Formats: sequence, C-alpha cells, structure tokens
Amino acid sequence: MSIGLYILWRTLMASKRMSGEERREQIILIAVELFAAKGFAGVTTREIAAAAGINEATIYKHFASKEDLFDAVIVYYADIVGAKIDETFTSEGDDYRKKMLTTARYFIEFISKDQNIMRIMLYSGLQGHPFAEKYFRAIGQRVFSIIQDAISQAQASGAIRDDIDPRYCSLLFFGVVVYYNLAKKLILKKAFEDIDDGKFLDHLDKVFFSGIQLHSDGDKQ
Amino acid sequence: MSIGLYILWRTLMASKRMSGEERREQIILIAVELFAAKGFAGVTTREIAAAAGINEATIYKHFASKEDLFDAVIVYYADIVGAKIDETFTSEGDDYRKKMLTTARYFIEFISKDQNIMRIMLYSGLQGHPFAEKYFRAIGQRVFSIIQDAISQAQASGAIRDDIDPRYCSLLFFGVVVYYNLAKKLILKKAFEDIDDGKFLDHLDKVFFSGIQLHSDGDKQ
DNA sequence: ATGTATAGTAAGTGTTTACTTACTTCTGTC
DNA sequence: GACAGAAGTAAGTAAACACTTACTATACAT
Repeated sequence: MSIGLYILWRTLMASKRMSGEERREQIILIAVELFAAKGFAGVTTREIAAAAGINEATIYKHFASKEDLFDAVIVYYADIVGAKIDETFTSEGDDYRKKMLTTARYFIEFISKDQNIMRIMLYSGLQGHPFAEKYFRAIGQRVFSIIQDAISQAQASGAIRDDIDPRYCSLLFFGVVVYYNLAKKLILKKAFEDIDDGKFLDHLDKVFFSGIQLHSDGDKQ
Repeated sequence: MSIGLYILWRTLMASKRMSGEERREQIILIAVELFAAKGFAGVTTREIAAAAGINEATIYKHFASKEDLFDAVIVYYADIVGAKIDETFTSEGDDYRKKMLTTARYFIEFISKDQNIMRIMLYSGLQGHPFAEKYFRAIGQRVFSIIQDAISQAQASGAIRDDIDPRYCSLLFFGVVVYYNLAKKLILKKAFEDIDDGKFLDHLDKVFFSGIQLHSDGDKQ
C-alpha cells in the first residue's frame, strides 16, 4: 500500500518539524484511517494525535475543530479518489461490453486495495453529513456516467435494445458491483469468502448482456 | 408506522410502572431508533433515557452496559425482522419470474417502511460487531435463498440456461435490489429523487431475464 | 394490613471528551 | 546572528461520558 508507506514515512519524519501544509496533510491521512475504521463519533482527537505522533493541541493549530478535520478528510479524500478514478477508469476501446466489464473489474480491484473510501462514504452518508452526499455523489456519477455513455452509444448503433433507459440500466449494472464490494469486502466477509471475483464478473457478463432465460421471449410481466 | 405508534403508546404509558420485561422492550425499541440514526458511539445512554422518559439508572437495571443494550437491540430486531420477512415474502405461485420480482418488490416496500434495519446492519457491520454479521447474514440468506431456489427450480425445468450458478445469479439479482434500497432510501436520497421504484423493477425484469442485447449471441468475452 | 421483591430514581463517581492557554522551540530571512 | 513568525507542546478547562450507590415507590401475595 503506497498510502500506508507514505504514512509510515511521514510518521518517522514527524520527529523533525514539518511545514504547516505537510503537517495538515499528515493529520488528514492518519485521520482517514481512523474515521474509516470507527466513524466520526468513534474516534477521539487524542487518538488521532497519538497515531500521528504529535500533541493533541497541534491538531487544533491546523483545524478549527474535530468536525472541521472530518470535513477536510472528506474533501481531500474525495478529490484524490476522484482523480484516481479518472486516470484509471478510462478504457478507450470501442466495444461497449468490454468497456463496461473493465470498469466493473477496475472498481472491484480499486476497492480491494483501499476500503477506506467506501467506509467513509457509508459512515458519513448514514450520518447525513452535509457535504458528504455532494462529494461522494460526484465520485459515483463519474463512474456511472462511463457505463451510461457506453449503453447510450451501443443503443444508438443498434447493438442494445432501445426499450430500456440507459440511466436505469447503468444502475442495474453498476449497482450490483457496488453491492458486491460492500458485502464482500467490508460487511459480510465470512458469508462471501468462497465467492470469487472472476466468477462474479463472468456471471455479470452473461446475465446482464444475454439474460438468464433460455428462450428470450422478449417482454415483461 | 405501527412501531412508531407502539413507541408513542409505550412512552405515554411510561408514567405508570411497567413490568421488567415491558420496560426492557420499550428501552430496546427506543434505542433502535437512536442507534440506527447515529450509530453506537453517536448515542449516549442519557439520550436514550430521556427519549424513553426514564432515569438513566433504569437502563442499567435492565442492561449490564451500553454494549449489552446494543447487543440486545440487534438480537431483538433481527428476530422480529426475520419473522416478518418469513410471513411477508412467501409467494407460493410457481412462476419463477413473478416470484423473484415479487420478492424484490416486497423488499423495496419493506425498506421504505422501516429503514432502521438497514441502518443498524450497516453501522454494526462497519464496526465489525461480533454477532451483527451472524444475525444479519441469517436475515440476508433467508431472502437470498428464496431467489436461489426459484432459479434452481427453473433451471431444472429447462426455463433458465444451465451455464450459470444459482448462487452467483441470486447475488446479481438481489444484490442490485439491496444497493437500490441503500442508495435511494438512505445514502444518496437527492441523487435518486427522480428514480422511480416501479420503473426500476420494470428494468430489473427486462434486463435480468432477457439481457440488454438485441441479438443474444450467447457467451462471453 | 403488611412483608417482600422489584421498578424506579436523585445524586453522585471517576474518567474521558473536545478544546484552550500560556509557553517553548524551531527556521527562514534580512 | 538576531528577530519575527510559525510549529509545536505541557498542562490545563469545563462539560459530557458510562456507570454506581443508596435510597424510595409500587405491586402483588399472603
């Protein structure tokens, strides 16, 4: 984990005096881990200070309050993750099916590497944090729009049936990927321990594009 | 909300002395609401006592600690919800497609009525609560097995292709329903405000059973 | 009516909380 | 090399925390 190493390095460097910006960033990186693990109310400022190897008062030199630190964590993290998604998730191939599946696979790999983003999203979402929804919605839409665009284009070219709404369709496709990550990587780990990422993606591919029925008899109800 | 009314009634009754069991139950019902809203660390015992209209010490007459109350909340609630699912979700029709969609619709209606179950599940799941995973996994599997059985039977009768695993398939079908509830009803309310339950179920039906492609060319990659 | 078991509470306990004050150290700059 | 401004801290503060103690009120059985 590069973030882990970075924190280690910063913590070792902590004996030497940092610039204001450096220290601010270090505190945020430490706080991310703790808030992600225990939620806002579950973490104390003393705990954060100890983890960063600094005095508690130093936190208050850089942040007005615990709330303010939490806000800073959300903004900083959302920005970094958003940028990372942009650089990672761009697959320029023009096969819509491959593009969608690649995005799903990237997302699963992404969450496997760093679960903090999802944990912080959930904690702050459940708390009803004022700008958590705004920020994390922006991240979500960034990914969802990749799927949605692929569907729209395939629909225009006649590869995908036109009686479906790309918005609802992207929800179906990517929603289950989000659920999968949530359930397997952070909530129901044991229940999912014999569920395989590859096999999951395989089934997603088959079912989503071709359906489960043997005789595609078309419409609903 | 029948639970809400029940709590109101119990709160009005609180002036009169309750039996041990009654008081225990009332405290649990009040605590569910608060823990669901703010998580374990976000709620104080004083707050629970005030909401129940009793002295803080009374809580400790009925529960050994705050942790013990939280445990009781999980057990009590999981049992009630489990029973409710059993009585509501049993549709005896033999059309697998209708059965699955009905289960999905029931679940959406169920979460619309009472979001506490999902909030408590998430909070305690994120915290890594020792028996939260056990209890809520039991609830989840109760629902998932309905879907899984329907798929297995339809597969045996030849209605559904046999190159898919019912377990992964139920995950795909119901996973997105769980995600939908999570996103729309408790986390990303604003982003989902123009998303319609009926239209979602409609798309779930179409896509899941028939796939999105115009020409079902069978297999993957 | 009275005894007994239990429901219930007022007023605490020590500890931990977020946050502050008054002070010391460091470092870049002229 | 001294000085100004910023980084950093030891030692607090009042309030809030989970939990207790020592007591009273109530219901029910006899």
